Amino acid sequence: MEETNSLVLYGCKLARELELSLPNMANHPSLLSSSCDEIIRVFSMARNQLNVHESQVAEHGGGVVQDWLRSTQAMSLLHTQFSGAGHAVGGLMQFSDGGGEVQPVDVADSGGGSSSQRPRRRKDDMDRRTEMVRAPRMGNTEIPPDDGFTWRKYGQKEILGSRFPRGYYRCTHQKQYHCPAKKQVQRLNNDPTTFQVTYRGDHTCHLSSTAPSAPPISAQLSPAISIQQPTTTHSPPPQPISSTLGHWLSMDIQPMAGDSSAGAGPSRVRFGRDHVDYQLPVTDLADAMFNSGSSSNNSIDLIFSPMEEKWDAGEKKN
DNA sequence: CCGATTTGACCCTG
DNA sequence: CAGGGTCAAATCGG
Repeated sequence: MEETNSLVLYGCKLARELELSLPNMANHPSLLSSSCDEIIRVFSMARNQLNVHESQVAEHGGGVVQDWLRSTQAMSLLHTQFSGAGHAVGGLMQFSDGGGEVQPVDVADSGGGSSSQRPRRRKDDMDRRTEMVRAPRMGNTEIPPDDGFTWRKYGQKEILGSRFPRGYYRCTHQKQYHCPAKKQVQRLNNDPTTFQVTYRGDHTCHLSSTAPSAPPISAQLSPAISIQQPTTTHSPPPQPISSTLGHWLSMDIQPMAGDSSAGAGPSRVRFGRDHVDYQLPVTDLADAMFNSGSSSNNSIDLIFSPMEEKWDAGEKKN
């Protein structure tokens, strides 16, 4: 356990260093990429160890590990990492062992479901990817962050040991396109501003040439940059993207140059010219979209208005 | 009217 | 049997 802590702390340290050197890295994507790889590798190792630990202690308090991760040291450290320059807004925390790509982390295989719950596996259990999505400073923190897909809520349930109910969502196009994608949204006990979003199954709706969904860059890579689709407004231009899907899936988070039109997705505002500063405005942008509910008419106003106004607007229901 | 959300009941798994 | 996950009727809202 001590070793795991050290790993996590080391990972945080690396992330910190990366953060500090971000300005210098701006013109060296490959350097940045390798740094990210290293961080991912460290956290991945830590996670593997946690998995071992957790399976060992699952019977008596296996949730301790996750609790630790969610609060105390780890949380404050992570907050430090992800809130640099006061830009934690709508920030995203992802931990993954993906080979260099930023990918959602799979925590379901740890042998234990949510903290303090016994392991549970359904027969038809699909692949699960869990992401931590922060939604601070939002007018309405009840609203789970938009990740670019259109979801339909089909259930909500009080979960033992959780202060907040878990919401169950499925792809709006499940019927039309037999899209199996689902997600569960749960607010963390000790950090109500953070949503634990568990994705199950992949979106197939965007694979259809007639499907309304844009390529899943957001869900696959980062909800924080999923600004292209207000939750209930859809029907971007359909597109046959079977060949481009791989591109979307494997795409690094890179400078957005030319990206605003990539995939023929819905129009996207392009911020900045490098990957250093694109995310921060974008996260604000995402907030604006969240706050604006499903109406996209006033998004621009929200986006370009002072934050306070955005929050005020966010309080209103659109 | 139609689609989304809510919510209690039911199902399934461990 | 407990508890997570899903269904489906009722309700809401544009």
